[in-house]
Amino acid sequence: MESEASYKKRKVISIGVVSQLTGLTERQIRYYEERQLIFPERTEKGNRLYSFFDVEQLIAIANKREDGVSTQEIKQEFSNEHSHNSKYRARNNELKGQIQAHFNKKNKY
Amino acid sequence: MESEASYKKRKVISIGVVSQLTGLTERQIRYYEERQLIFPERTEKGNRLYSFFDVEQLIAIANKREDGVSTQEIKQEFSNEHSHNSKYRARNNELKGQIQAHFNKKNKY
DNA sequence: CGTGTAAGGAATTCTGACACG
DNA sequence: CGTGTAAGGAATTCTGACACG
Repeated sequence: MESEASYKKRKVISIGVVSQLTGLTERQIRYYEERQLIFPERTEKGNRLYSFFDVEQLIAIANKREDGVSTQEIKQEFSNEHSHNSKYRARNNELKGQIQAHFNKKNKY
Repeated sequence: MESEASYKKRKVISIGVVSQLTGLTERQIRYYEERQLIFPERTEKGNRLYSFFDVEQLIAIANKREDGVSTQEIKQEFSNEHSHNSKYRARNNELKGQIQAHFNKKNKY
């Protein structure tokens, strides 16, 4: 319950591989960093390094972007997830799910 | 019991980072591949990609090399570990531990 | 706002080879 | 055998900017 986390959170993946893994362009990945959705580390020479966790976050971001969610909204959703009050979190997620499902229906058909 | 393995075995780390993680030079890492101790994948353009598992193997290799074990011997130890008969494996490991401890004593003092 | 692209430069990685021992 | 190094080239990554909308 610790060793797995160390693999998941360790920042070791360069942007080219992350691009492959997520299907996002490097431009998009850098932009999401600029918007503070993702926080890579840097090598001594300045190259970005990401974790598997970051890759999963980016995939989640890509899915939300496809659903028309703005980076600003995504950022707020992420900060809500970080509030460690499970009651509020559950309530928020349920509500957001309904709102977003409704929104998607309106826009996809 | 599956998700962790996927992080551990996924080949996503480039040689520069592996060098940092293991303390080995890129030259050494490439040489251990030549000696068939490690098996990175390649990107489309030919860059090597390693997993966390590979990194751990390399650290184990580095430790054995420090103890004077040759790449040839290390390779054989690894293939023994792959024999999935736990009785033989345990016996072999015990024996090798004794032999190697004895060997190290003779050589370090 | 979100993403593409061309620009120029710096750092990364690759291979094959010579060196030493 | 195991590792260092210089060599030349190709691919990677970085930043800042212009473009479109």
